[in-house]
Amino acid sequence: MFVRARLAYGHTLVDEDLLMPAPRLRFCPAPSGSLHVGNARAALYNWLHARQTGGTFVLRIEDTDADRVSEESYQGVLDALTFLGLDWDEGPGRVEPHGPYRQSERTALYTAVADALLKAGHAYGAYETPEELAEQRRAAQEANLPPGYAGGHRDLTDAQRAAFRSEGRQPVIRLRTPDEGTVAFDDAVRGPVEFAWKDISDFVILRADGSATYFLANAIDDLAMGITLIARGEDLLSATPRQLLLYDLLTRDGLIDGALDGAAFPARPKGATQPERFAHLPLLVGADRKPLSKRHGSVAVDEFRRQGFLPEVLINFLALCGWSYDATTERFTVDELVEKFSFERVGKNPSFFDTDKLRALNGDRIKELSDTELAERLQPYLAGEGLIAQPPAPRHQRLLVGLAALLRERIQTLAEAAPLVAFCFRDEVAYDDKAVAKHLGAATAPEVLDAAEASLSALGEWTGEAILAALDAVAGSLGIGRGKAFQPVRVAVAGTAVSPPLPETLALLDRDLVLARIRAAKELGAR
RNA sequence: GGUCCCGUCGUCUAGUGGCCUAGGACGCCGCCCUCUCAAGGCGGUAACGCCGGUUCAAAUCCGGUCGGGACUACCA
Repeated sequence: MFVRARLAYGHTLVDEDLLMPAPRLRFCPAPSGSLHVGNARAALYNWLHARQTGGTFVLRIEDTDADRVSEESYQGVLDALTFLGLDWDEGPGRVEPHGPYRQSERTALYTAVADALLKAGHAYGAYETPEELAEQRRAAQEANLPPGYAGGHRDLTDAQRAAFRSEGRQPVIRLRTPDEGTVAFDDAVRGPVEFAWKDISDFVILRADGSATYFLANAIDDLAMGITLIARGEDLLSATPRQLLLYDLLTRDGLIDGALDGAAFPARPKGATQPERFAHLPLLVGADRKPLSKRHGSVAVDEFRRQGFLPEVLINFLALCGWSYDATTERFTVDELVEKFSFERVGKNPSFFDTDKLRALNGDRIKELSDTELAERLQPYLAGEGLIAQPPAPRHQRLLVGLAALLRERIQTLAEAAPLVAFCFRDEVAYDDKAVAKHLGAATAPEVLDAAEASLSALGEWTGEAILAALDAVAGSLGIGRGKAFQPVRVAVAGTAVSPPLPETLALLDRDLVLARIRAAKELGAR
């Protein structure tokens, strides 16, 4: 932010070395399904840090694996991020100074880099078939040996290569990894991390069909886009050494810049070096402690949206999945998160995605909304049930605002509103058999309904208070309690034994409608 | 099997040697309130995986052990 501000004013040049450069972070989903809450959390943490530091948040689409990605899920990922309010500075639909930002459009670059790596002797073609590799893995497992690639085709002669080719084999390109020594890096959540090279076997950077793997494409693009801090799931922790090796090889002799230039892609940001900070986030798990997946129920952002969770609540909750601020604070606005978030306070243990807790937070947030805000947020959900049009008719709009006040304490998600108040919008009442039998079939029900009809039709003003007084008078004159008096009326009007508070709800409806339903209920009860 | 990581109430967590007979929140239970359902108020349940060691003092440090997880793909 500092850097930006100074440069924006365009005053005398500041010595850039004296300033912390603004970080560049990225979120790079593979569009092979809807946005998973675990990925959404990774996106959030990156976004929070970018916003906090005045850095740049880059969205890059990792669609190198043509078999698994789809245009539909690409759109879905964008929609989910937008719903959550995680706006990106660079990427699809925004500026693309180091673009394109979809890896499927960057394949020329990956091939160019792989070629250069091959020429420099850092990589080599390996001709084993997937079946042969599987067999080797199996054998290694059996012999209790490490199952990684043993480096069988590391030093093939030209003659051997030609022989494989004449068999019709297409090679994958593997990167040569060091045989000894260690790699170390500093992780903002895990502290210093070290791996031994002997445990890391030569890995594939180009598939037999010529497409780039994650390791290659991801490393190239992080370099090409000048990414400085990488925050992602812990499952990628062990991929880090391989990326570090790639960064090293690619920046060593200006290889990356040469390839960018050769393949006609934009140059790297000025002063870009290579990602230096990492933050590996604990996994999100289900109740069985296994990584969160479909069998745990809802895991996609758009499913939670459909169920009526508020985006700001999802953000709050996701932030809390693995991160805490102090002993007691757990409600945060987005702005507060931007201010308070830090990778240093991200925990190392896996986080259970507790839907009950999410519901509670959502309910709390709903209670804070004003009537009109709540009504507005409810609209799409009621419209989705066919209860109102969108935009709603003025009559429905007023009704909805009135109901919002009654609904507020009764729903934890927006989708829960529709079943509670459907009877206010529908012409036909959907009667619940059990409620009808119990309350309209009660001994006192007929006289209650008669008295209620009479006193409600005689009522001077149609307000909640007046209706309450009228119904109380009915109960009083019949010598019964409120419960016995209110329930038949409730079932008559709502069709069910559960509804928002009766007098207030009736006051929102047309008196004629209420009276008509009471009359209709008398016949129902008589049967 | 190998490499790495983790282990505080049912759950998420606070905790960096004395403030801890372990705090908060969700859940659960009870009571109050009450026209149904809620909401709200009050109260309660419940945890440092285990074993050793260091120390005047350990949830906190060390060792071991037992559990759990990630990775070990021509997925990302």
